[in-house]
Amino acid sequence: MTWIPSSKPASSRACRPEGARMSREQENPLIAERRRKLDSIREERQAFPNDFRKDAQAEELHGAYGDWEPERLEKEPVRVAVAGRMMAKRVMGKASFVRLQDSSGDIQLFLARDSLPGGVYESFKAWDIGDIVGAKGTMFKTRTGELSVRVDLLRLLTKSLRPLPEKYHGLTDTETRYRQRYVDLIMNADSRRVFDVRTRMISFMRDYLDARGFREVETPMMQTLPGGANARPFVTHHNALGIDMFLRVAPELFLKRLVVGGMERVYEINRNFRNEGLSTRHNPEFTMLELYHAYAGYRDMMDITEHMIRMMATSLLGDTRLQYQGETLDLGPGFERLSMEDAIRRHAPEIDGGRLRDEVYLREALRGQGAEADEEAGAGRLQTELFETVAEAKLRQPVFVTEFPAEVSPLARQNDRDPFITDRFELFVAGREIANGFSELNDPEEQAARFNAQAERKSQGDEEAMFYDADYIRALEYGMPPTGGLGVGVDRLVMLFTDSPSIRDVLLFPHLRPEGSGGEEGGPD
RNA sequence: GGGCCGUUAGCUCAAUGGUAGAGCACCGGGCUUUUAACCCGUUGGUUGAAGGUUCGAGUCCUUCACGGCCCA
Repeated sequence: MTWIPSSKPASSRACRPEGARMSREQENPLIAERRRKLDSIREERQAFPNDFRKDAQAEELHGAYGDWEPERLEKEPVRVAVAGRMMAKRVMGKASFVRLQDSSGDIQLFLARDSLPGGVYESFKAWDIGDIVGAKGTMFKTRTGELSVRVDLLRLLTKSLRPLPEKYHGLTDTETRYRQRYVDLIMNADSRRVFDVRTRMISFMRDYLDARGFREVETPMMQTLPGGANARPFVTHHNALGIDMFLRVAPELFLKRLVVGGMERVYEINRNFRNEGLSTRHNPEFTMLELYHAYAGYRDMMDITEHMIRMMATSLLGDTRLQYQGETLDLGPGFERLSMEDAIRRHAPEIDGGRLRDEVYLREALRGQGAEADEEAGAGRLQTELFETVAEAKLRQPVFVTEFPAEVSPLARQNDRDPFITDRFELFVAGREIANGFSELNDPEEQAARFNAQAERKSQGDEEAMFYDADYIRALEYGMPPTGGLGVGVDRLVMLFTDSPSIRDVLLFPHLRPEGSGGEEGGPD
């Protein structure tokens, strides 16, 4: 006897091989359920309407009516139209409460079946957490005193097909928070706060500099010759020109060309790209503020750095003291200024402070600290490595470290009295470099010599060494006024201001390895 | 690149080498002032992937993928 199969597959599993192209999500019963709901909405009306307009934000409503007595709200009815994402839904038979979240905060909706047009309440019961709704009604206070909207018009504006994370614990998985930032932003108020602070910090910097006569400019992100920093560049390709190009590692050399051109105060806030590893402090693309000020020097740059950061803290945090990972940092007056050599002496008393320019001794001292000493490095690089090894992490409160060796500062002006060092500083806070500034080297012949030294290092295999930039030398030959320059690592500053342990917490879309990168095999090579 | 830790239901988490579970969410029912609403009843799993050891693996071993922390 022959078994005649029914037209329906025995189970959904049975048809999986044929359905391999069907997305995994579609097999998720929670999403399938929501798709069915969307289907039935489509049968009745336009499922994704765009004709609802709100006239109030949650936060405004709390600000305007939060302290009104319930009686006053009854006597002077306030009509509002609100819209947002339904984050909680509490159905109690013929009445319900909804927590509606919008970009400003949230507001509670009260729905009574008998106050809504016929059938609306029954439809609402099938809506899901995560759906986007619009509501009109009047303000009132509940029995527990919570400001709410008594709704008499309710519309589903966008159906959400994917279930949100659990309401109490929310989304905590770090990887998902970074990969699906949209979910993180929906679920985590602290994440929203971090990016709000970030936006306000960048606005503050623009306002601060604009008010002081600086002009914001944009210089090339794609360069034929990457320059301005010791870093490996990303390479890309221009098809029409048939040439490789580099994503910039810094805007520095272009901004200084503008100073040559007569722009005495310029700045740029934008991305730099460095082809290096990923860590809690490094993202391949990061945001930098760079500014150049003619007729100023590195001391002026320190003053600006300190003042701008302090004003930013006062304005945005209301205090110059901030908590960072359990540590109190004071951005108040008088950042310490300390030479690199003094920083080493202070934080490594075991090291002979009198021999910090002695190559042989520096190598010995580095080995003593368990650090590698570069074969090619001279005293300047070795001293800097020693500083980074013994002192950097210990610089907790804001401190300007000055007198960087010329060997590690190919674009900075040499000190008038001591040619070993340059008129350069870096600002350290919480053991991290936050800013870097110097009196710019504007002697074209000296700059050409420094580029040659860098090119020599590059030819010896140092991939982070700079290229010789002939056009930049040509620009300097027209004459660049004496100038101070400054770079501020915006992401790291945002980390400090928002108490974020990782740079990924302050980047909306930090770079991670691609999802499922192990799944696809390469070509037949 | 090295070391350590992690990956279980949509989310947050359990499970001596011996039948994969809970809460929330979902689905059905009840409930007109709740707020982690509540009560009753269901449903939901390729335990990151592939091998191996074992009568038996979420658990032990190997490799790989992704992530976290520390180091270079």
